Amino acid sequence: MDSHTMAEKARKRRDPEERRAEILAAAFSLFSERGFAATRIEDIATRAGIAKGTVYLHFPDKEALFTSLAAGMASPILARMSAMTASDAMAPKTIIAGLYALAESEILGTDRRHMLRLLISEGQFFPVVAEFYHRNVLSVGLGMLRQVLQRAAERGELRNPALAAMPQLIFAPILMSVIWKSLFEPYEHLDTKALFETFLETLFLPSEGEDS
Amino acid sequence: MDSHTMAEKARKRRDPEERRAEILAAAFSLFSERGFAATRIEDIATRAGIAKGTVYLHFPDKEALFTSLAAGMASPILARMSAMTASDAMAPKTIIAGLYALAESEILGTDRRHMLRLLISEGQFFPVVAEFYHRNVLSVGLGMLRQVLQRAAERGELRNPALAAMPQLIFAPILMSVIWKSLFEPYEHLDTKALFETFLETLFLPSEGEDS
Amino acid sequence: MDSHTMAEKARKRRDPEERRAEILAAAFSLFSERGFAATRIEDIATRAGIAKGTVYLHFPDKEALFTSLAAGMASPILARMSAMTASDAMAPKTIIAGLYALAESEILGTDRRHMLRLLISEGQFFPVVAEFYHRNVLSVGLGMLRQVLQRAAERGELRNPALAAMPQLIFAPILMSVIWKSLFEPYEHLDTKALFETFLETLFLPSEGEDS
Amino acid sequence: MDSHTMAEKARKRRDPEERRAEILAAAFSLFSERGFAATRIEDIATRAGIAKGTVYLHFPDKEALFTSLAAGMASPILARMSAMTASDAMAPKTIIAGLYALAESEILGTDRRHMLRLLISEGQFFPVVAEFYHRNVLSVGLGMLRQVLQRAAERGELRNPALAAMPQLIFAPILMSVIWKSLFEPYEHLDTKALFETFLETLFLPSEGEDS
DNA sequence: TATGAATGAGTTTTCATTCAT
DNA sequence: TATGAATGAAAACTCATTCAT
Repeated sequence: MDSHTMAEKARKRRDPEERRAEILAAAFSLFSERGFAATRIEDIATRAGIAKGTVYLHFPDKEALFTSLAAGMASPILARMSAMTASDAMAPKTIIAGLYALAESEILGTDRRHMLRLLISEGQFFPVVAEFYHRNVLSVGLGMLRQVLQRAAERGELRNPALAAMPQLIFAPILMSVIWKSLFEPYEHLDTKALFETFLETLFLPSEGEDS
Repeated sequence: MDSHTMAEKARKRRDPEERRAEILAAAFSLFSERGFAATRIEDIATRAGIAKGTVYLHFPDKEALFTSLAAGMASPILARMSAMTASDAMAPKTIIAGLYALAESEILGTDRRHMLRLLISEGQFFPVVAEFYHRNVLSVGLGMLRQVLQRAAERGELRNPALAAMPQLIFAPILMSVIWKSLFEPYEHLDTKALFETFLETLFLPSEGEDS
Repeated sequence: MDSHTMAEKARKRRDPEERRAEILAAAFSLFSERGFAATRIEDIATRAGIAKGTVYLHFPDKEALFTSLAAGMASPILARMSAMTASDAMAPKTIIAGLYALAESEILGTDRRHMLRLLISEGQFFPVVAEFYHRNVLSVGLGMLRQVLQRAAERGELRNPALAAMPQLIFAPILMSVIWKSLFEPYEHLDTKALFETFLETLFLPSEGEDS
Repeated sequence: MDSHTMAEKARKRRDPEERRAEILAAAFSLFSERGFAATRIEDIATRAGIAKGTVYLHFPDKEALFTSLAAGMASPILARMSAMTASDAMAPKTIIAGLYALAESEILGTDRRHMLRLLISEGQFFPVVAEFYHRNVLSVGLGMLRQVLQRAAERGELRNPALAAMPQLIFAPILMSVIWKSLFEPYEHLDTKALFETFLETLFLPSEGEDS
């Protein structure tokens, strides 16, 4: 069995899980580039290096491709967030700062930001996806934030303790950045690092020993 | 030409501007409901009470319909914003509060919120629109906000004076609200009034004579 | 307006009813030749001298084409039968003989026999069609036959009076002939005239003054 | 090679003839239910408990499946008919009565009636099948009937001796019944026993010692 | 201007058949 | 032999756009 044979094998008869992942990766990049409606199944197949029909061996239809993608996107981010907020030892401000750093490196700095835009765009027409995200991502994420903000409020670290009741506000600048990057970055650069930093300093009082 | 004939004409040959406006209104409601791709020209025509072909007498193609719509949306909002921030007499906090009130009553509370979502969704694929908005809406709006925030900073009213350099943050909760309403409102209500209030109190120090 | 212009006109913008009829005619000939499944909408369009999409302006889908065709087929035959059996003046044997003559000239001798075969073949998968035929053709036709046979029985003209209770038997040789012509005629000719004549003489006693 | 291995083998490598028969049985039931075009090879394989590709080890293509099936159906029926008409000892009326009883119990009362309908439906598009049936079933069957009817005519038992020249008429009510059962039975029951009985009494004079 | 019938390119989805394992 | 993943030709149906009236 020489390497040629192996390469051949690599093209045919992949492990189903791998194949599925390849298709999802192709779909991801195309949906990101062009949006859901403008992406043809055939393009996805081509980008995945397979034939059109093969896509249908793994996904019943185009919608399933989108919903699988959306669902698959969530867990890694959630896991990170969870890991981050779990430790009571960390100061709330540090946790939120970490969240923004995560958003920058894992979403805004990667193709995943396209996916987030896609969820914003198409979510409304895929109630399954919206509900999934609300239940599995937002509820969980907001719950974690609420705890962190609550702790911060109790420790007197928040400029406005009422923030603990509105954890959605924490997400607002992330969404804003995603949208800005998608639409306006070519015309005007947005310094998200500075944006998050400014926002953080608006939410939290300066730590002791910190210069304002 | 008797009155009957005139009545006929009246139904047929409308004032072109009015016709155009009717078509745009129909397009607006359908794009809002279903998105750009899922809206058929024929549906727009039907809703406008005219024939399919007539749409093409007023707009060269489907894209033009969208871009015209997008451009047309901007001016009224801009005018309001402009009127509001113009007066140096008003306190910055009052101005921003007014902006949020405007967002609530004129965007979130109306079908216009769908259009904003549509701009977020489709804008990327319509660079003309994105550029138009950046030049005519964002630049102007952010410029005005920067001035207001600058003034607030000078008057010592901001919790974090650095905010003046990041006027985009002012928009963030509005975008967040639009997205939330579109996707998650059926699953969990968002109290935007409280959201904006909380955000406002986070940005600004309490006015004198105000209870914290 | 010269004849060229008229010919042009003839190709475009036909009277909708005429167009519909042309499409049905094309569908009829193709379904007859190839069966329902093997006929492509595009072929129907081509044969009707129009574009694929035009078919869909007149019929919502392929099934509707078939059901319309089936429904449309029925009425002329029914009218003929009705006219024939209506007159009490005619002798029952003459009426049935006329029915077979009609079957020969109007069904077996024309393309309509293909349609009858088609109904036999596909009817099961189009319950709408089967029900339509049962209600509007069979019930009516069998009712008429029952009356005629009843009258014949009362007049002592039937070899077996019990026939009046089984009018379906009258149709049996027609169906048999249609099937034979479709499948076996190339291998062995069936003389339907003789077949019907023989059957008729089997059902009825010889008229007076007739040689057996 | 222990018994376990043998059991494995037994499940995998069946006797080819048995395998073939299983596939045909599966094809039969599916063609009957859905028709030729609407039956997928994969469904046949599944119902036969094998993989799709295996079907192709036994039959070159879908058509071959149908023609094999059609050919295979013929012989048992033919054998029965043959056995029945062979005995000169039996009265012609009894023989024909037996034929109808056979048709009722072996065709109309079983799934085979679907197959007969299928032959009627699809036969035209499978000349091989039509020719096979004409040569091996019809010619033979009609020949036998012709003899029986000839004998009946000579014995003066037929109402109309000319029937001997039109043995196809004997089949007519069977075909009629198959078609009725397929299409109209849900809307109106057909009593085939009575139908055949009535037809028989129409063909034959009452036997002596029989009440009319 | 207004109409809406007509067009046909474009897209999704299916399924008979092949072939590497 | 047996498998079932892979293929890609084929077909139904859609809809932006055109154009004769």
